[in-house]
Amino acid sequence: MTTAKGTAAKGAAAKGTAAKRAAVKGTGRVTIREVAERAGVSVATVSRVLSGNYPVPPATRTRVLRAARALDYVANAHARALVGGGRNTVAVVLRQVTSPFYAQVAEGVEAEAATHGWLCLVGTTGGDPQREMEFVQLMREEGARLVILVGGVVEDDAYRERVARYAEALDAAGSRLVLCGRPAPDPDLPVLVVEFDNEAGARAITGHLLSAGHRRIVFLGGLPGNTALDARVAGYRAALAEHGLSEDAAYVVDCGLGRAAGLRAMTELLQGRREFTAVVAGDDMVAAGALRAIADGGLRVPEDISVVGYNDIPLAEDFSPPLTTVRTPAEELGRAAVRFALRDPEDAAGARHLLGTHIVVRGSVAPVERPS
Amino acid sequence: MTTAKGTAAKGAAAKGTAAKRAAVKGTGRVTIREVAERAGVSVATVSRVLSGNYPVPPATRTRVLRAARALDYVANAHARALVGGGRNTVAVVLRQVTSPFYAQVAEGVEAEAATHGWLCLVGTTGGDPQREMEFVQLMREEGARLVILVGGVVEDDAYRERVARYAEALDAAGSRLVLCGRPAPDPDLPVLVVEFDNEAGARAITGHLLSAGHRRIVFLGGLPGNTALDARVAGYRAALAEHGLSEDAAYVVDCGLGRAAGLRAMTELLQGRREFTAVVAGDDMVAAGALRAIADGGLRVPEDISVVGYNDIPLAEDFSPPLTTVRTPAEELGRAAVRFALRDPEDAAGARHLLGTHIVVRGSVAPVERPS
DNA sequence: AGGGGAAGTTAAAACGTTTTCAGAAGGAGG
DNA sequence: CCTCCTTCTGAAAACGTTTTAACTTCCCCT
Repeated sequence: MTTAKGTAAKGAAAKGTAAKRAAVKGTGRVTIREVAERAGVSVATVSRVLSGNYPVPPATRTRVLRAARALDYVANAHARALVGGGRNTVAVVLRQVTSPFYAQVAEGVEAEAATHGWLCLVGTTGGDPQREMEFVQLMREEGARLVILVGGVVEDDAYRERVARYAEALDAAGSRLVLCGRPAPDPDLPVLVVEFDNEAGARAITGHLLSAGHRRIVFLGGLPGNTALDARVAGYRAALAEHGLSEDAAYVVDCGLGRAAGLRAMTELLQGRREFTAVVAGDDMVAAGALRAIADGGLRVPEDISVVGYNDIPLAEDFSPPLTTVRTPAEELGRAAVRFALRDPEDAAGARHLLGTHIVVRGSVAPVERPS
Repeated sequence: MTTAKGTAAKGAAAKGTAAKRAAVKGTGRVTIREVAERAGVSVATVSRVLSGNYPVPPATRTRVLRAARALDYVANAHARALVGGGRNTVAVVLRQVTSPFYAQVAEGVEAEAATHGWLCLVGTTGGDPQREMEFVQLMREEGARLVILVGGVVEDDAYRERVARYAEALDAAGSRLVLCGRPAPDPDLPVLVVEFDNEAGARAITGHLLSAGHRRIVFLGGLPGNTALDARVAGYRAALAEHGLSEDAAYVVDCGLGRAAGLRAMTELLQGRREFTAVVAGDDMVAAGALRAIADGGLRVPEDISVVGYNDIPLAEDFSPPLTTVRTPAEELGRAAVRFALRDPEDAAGARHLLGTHIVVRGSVAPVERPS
């Protein structure tokens, strides 16, 4: 790593920036007072012009605006929020921004918030409940009006208690809690749930395999206790049942999510004695791992094994072969979370919105010649 | 909410006002006043205990803490920031969070900020200068101490003027501007630049191809005016020159970045008459598009054409074949941006830090039997 | 000519903290 | 016993806005 100092040799590098700061005042920040003084009016008038929620005659108006422009006045958001009883802020809490799916949700939240002129704060937890709690606390101090918790989670007692505490605390402060893709521990809690219809999606994609003649289908990526995955597993089972398959036709590998998990689980599966012709992956990253394991095992997709994923991440069409998967419009999930929460403040207690998904057919599924 | 009567033996007058206020406007938010009242002390004492920057005897201390706990008191961040002259905040501005590379940078910034106890705000622009300006303005109002602009950009006059304005405005307010992966328009400006050594990285990966015997190498994904890409092109040319190739051995396709651009440009290239055995892609997404185009064209990688990428995005090892690329530790870039900016406040004007990169060899490069 | 609005403006009171300044209580030293 | 620290605590003054209530003008109407 090189540290290359700029051409400080030019001498007038600082260009009097520091001096200017010292000259104006101690802090260097222009306040509404100075604008008022320069415009020859009171601070109240300046405030009215700038906040724009009170009529001011054009003459004074332009005078104030000119002064503000000349001084490069910038309002202090904290002072504003203090007197205004808070500022319009929405906070999103994610496990990590680097996950393509979560990132899209965050982008949706941010975009929707922006259209309403709200500020959007993003926090990551890395899956650590401790950090989640700290961030929620921070958002309480910040006065966020909307806190959105994103992402599936194992629903244990600690989780239930935690979310109940958030919900009550935020509700008491007049804020709202939205759970995106995770369950409400108690239907009476003042939270809003927005999530995809995981069961329907999994049923549809499993049905797609069944229609192609597959009868021995493995679900790879179960995670007992995680409601999103549990719902997908339920959908998978439901599809099998619909096609008249018996209960023990279902085979669920609880390897959890992530590329590494999929790779490992698929490798083991290939070495085992269980026969199968198709795989439903818990999500696209699991599918990515599975594809690699299959290729490493010397088999071909879809000729030997068909594979489908879940979520349709941006690179799914670049997998080899391009992945047939379930498209979950993640950005729309984020937008919807904000929209629902803002639309109907009284909608809070126990409301639940399910968003639809659809199948994207690419090249990772082939028909079976002789259905067994 | 319960109003604790009689707990405060003294100061009946003060208690009356506070109680009245609490009773009148039951907004739901507990203030420091109510904590003071319940603990039987003044607000000053409560503040001292809670902010922790003044010694308070244990007895009073626990009494205050107990009261705060009992009322579930949460400090108002805005009031705090107002009197404290701002709050420790760092703002990151990205083109989009859904880009894996940018997302990693953001994660690095967030992580590093968190270790210092700073709040991290993320804004996206979608590449629109207008939105960039709006967000920077918002951060000025917010009083962010550190604004980090991330991502390559075409350096035109509008860009230069914009950044100069940001730099001066932020400097005047005592804040700092960091440019991550984009150039400083003027070495005298009070900005800090942190970026990867793109030229060295491109030189190294091109050298890797040259060592494998390739002599006809195309650079796919130039974007004239974008300093990051320009530097990579320069590195590519430098490597060719180092290996004794003439100037016109270089062939740069200025198709810009993104998977779609790579797909289109590569398709055209395959239909053209230019001969080549290897491709250096401007980044991994371009490489993804190129791989697809090559596969669609009925050719194989790396047997027929070798391909290398840039950035090593998480899914690069799942490309078909796994992509040989340049690893740019994006998260480290984000961390470094914060670290450098916080470490030495006087380091500002014109300082520039270059971060190193290294090659990751996978399966997309094969040796050439008969170097032409 | 005097009263009543309307229109335009301002002084001052919030908002919830931190911090300064000063007072009170309690010992120690003379 | 008085004085002088020390230690603890509280009243009040910031911080930079918005908003309320009041105060001018000025004009119109009777």
